[in-house]
Amino acid sequence: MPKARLTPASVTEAAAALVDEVGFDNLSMGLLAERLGVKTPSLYKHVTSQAELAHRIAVLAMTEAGDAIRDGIQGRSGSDALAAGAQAMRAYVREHPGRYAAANATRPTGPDDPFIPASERVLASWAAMLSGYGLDPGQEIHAMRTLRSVLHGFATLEAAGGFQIDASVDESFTWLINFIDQGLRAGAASGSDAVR
Amino acid sequence: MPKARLTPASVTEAAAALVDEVGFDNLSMGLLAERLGVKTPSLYKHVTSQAELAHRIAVLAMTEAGDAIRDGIQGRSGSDALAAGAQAMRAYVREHPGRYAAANATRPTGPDDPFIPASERVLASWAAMLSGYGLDPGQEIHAMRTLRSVLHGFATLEAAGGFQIDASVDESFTWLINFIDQGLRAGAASGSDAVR
DNA sequence: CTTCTGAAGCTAACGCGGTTAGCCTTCAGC
DNA sequence: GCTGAAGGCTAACCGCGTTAGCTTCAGAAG
Repeated sequence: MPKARLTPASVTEAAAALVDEVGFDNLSMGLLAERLGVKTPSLYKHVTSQAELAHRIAVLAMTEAGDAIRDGIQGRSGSDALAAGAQAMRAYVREHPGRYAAANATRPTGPDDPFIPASERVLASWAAMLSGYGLDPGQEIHAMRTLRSVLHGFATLEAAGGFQIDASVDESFTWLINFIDQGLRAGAASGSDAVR
Repeated sequence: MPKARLTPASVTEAAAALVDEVGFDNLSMGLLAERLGVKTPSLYKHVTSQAELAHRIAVLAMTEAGDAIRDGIQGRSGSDALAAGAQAMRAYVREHPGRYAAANATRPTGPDDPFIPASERVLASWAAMLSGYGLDPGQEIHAMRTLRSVLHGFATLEAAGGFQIDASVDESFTWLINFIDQGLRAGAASGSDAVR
């Protein structure tokens, strides 16, 4: 093999760093090539298309986010696990808004798409965390969807600059976590009463 | 004035219908022109650019969504208002995913952008609804942000096909509404205890 | 009824960005 | 040293947004 300056992985990593800077929508092959000190067409020796590149960023992001969330939850349970996992996710999105946008923009390309196990790992972490609340089994799926909705919604709204008022966003997020925690504990206590 | 087949408003309306069909990302001037029985450059007699067109769709969407939410909340209070408002918003996003995507993609272009009052109307409706819960004033902003996060998160995840498992999404949404309702009522009862 | 005007359509053409084709250089392994 | 492929480059293609400039026709003005 001749000199291996660039590889698919290194191009993906550079592209991920780039989208975090300039925004996922502003990703362009020309800009990426410039960053890598290379002419645009050369990138096609390592990636087949911009779409594939975006997909690689998405897989990377989902994997990294999954690691962060797992590490946050690891060794904790109940309220602590919820708080640590949620904070880990929010921190990841704040630090890597472009990657997160890439992950949201992508669809699995097929049954053996590595994006699928990567996102399943995230879901598994949340499920493990939720199981600590001892919810009624029939409610777990709803709790999971509600949890995903709040966290995803908060993260995207924050990334989009959706929280204008000058009240502390950090404070709002801890309030949100507390709100969810209390609801989950009440749900666990009252069983399926919570639904009707 | 000569024959007025197309107007800025009619072009915007057609574009809005188009993005709901093909997705906001797939909006193109060529496709829109074809739908309107016109050649692409002719559109520029009515809109200055594709970016401006997207922005017009966003304003339209925010206005329509604001109307739907207000109508849902109107005449109700407490749990009923929350449920009706939330259902109205979800219904709007399901029926108009492209418009909703346009609204999320846009940024105010300046201080007199009509998008600003349109989104403020939405926020005002939610604020009116929340006031029925009699929360501690210091908590209202956090409750508002939490509410926006869940609803926005759920709507976007659903639109993106993020809920894979074959459990009823409708049921999850009513569960979510109930979850929020109970949390808000508990927060009202316990005052600022909920935050710490 | 004719003439004038301008809005709204059209064709031609530009520019940018993604992509492909094909050439050239370089180095790993024989 | 030879060879072959990896990885870079230039040139060129293509689609899409956009602009320039011509044409047409509805309605106002005389």
